[in-house]
Amino acid sequence: MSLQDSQSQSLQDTSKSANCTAMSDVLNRIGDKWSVMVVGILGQNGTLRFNELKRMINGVSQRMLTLTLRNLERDGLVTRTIYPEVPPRVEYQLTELGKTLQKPITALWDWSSANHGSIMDARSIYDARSEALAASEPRKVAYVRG
Amino acid sequence: MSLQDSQSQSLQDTSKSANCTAMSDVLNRIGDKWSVMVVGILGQNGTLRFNELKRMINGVSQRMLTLTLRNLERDGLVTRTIYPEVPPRVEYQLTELGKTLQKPITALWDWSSANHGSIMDARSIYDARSEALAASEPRKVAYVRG
DNA sequence: CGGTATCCATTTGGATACTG
DNA sequence: CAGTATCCAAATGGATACCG
Repeated sequence: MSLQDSQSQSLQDTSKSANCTAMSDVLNRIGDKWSVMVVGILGQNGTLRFNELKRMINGVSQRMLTLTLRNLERDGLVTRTIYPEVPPRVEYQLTELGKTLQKPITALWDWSSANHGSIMDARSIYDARSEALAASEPRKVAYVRG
Repeated sequence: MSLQDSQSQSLQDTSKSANCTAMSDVLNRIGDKWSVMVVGILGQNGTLRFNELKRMINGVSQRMLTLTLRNLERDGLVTRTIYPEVPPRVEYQLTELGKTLQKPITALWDWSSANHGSIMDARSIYDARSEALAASEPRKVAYVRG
């Protein structure tokens, strides 16, 4: 145990699958981009209505936002409060559990914006190299075939 | 700018979509569970061969591990080293960029294992409540219809 | 406003078989 | 060992229409 004091406790013995299972399970829910977006934005803004969220999350469809919010609510990460008014008003905010997710999500978010450029660059280099290889391939194939 | 000193720089003005795009783009790649697994496990173990990774990542198929590793390599997060031996040996490790991802990934991993139980509990409660509502629904429907 | 319901195209990913 | 290739079922998710 002392060996891992500075390491992630949960990253030990991943082969035992117990932690991998927990991680899988959690990632299946909160690992998709819409969930990350919702938690990130709710964490930043406190309380938001459905259409406010929709406007702030670039490209999300009504269907996906609804599904995402239901799942987050089911997992105890978000509260949904309905105000019986006309027109209806529904407000969403992070639960206490949801707020604890804010920190790791924000870390990931910051990493993303900080390293997006590096990733795009790496992709360009990789793709250029792949194309160069593909361009040299036909000759070999032609030789083999003909 | 001074208002957000202690906040996530990237979480501002999400409605401008620029950061949302970066986040989306990064999450589409590194946000799936296999990528998180690979980065987490490679970060913990340093260097691993293909089948070592496969054994440590519970439930991954050969196909998915291959695809995941190719994408991580393309994004500059993982290096792939081929040793021209028989039988072939291929070793994977994190790049410097990949190592910077380790920290946020580990944070998420730790959060997952720490809160998996709470999430499962929340789901049980939510589902029980949903079933109760579903059970009371038929009467209303019957009344409306008949 | 804040959904639900339905349809349908695309994507995802497991299983299986084959290869250098 | 470390893949690649193919097939196919299931999940994902957008578009659209309708509802309280």
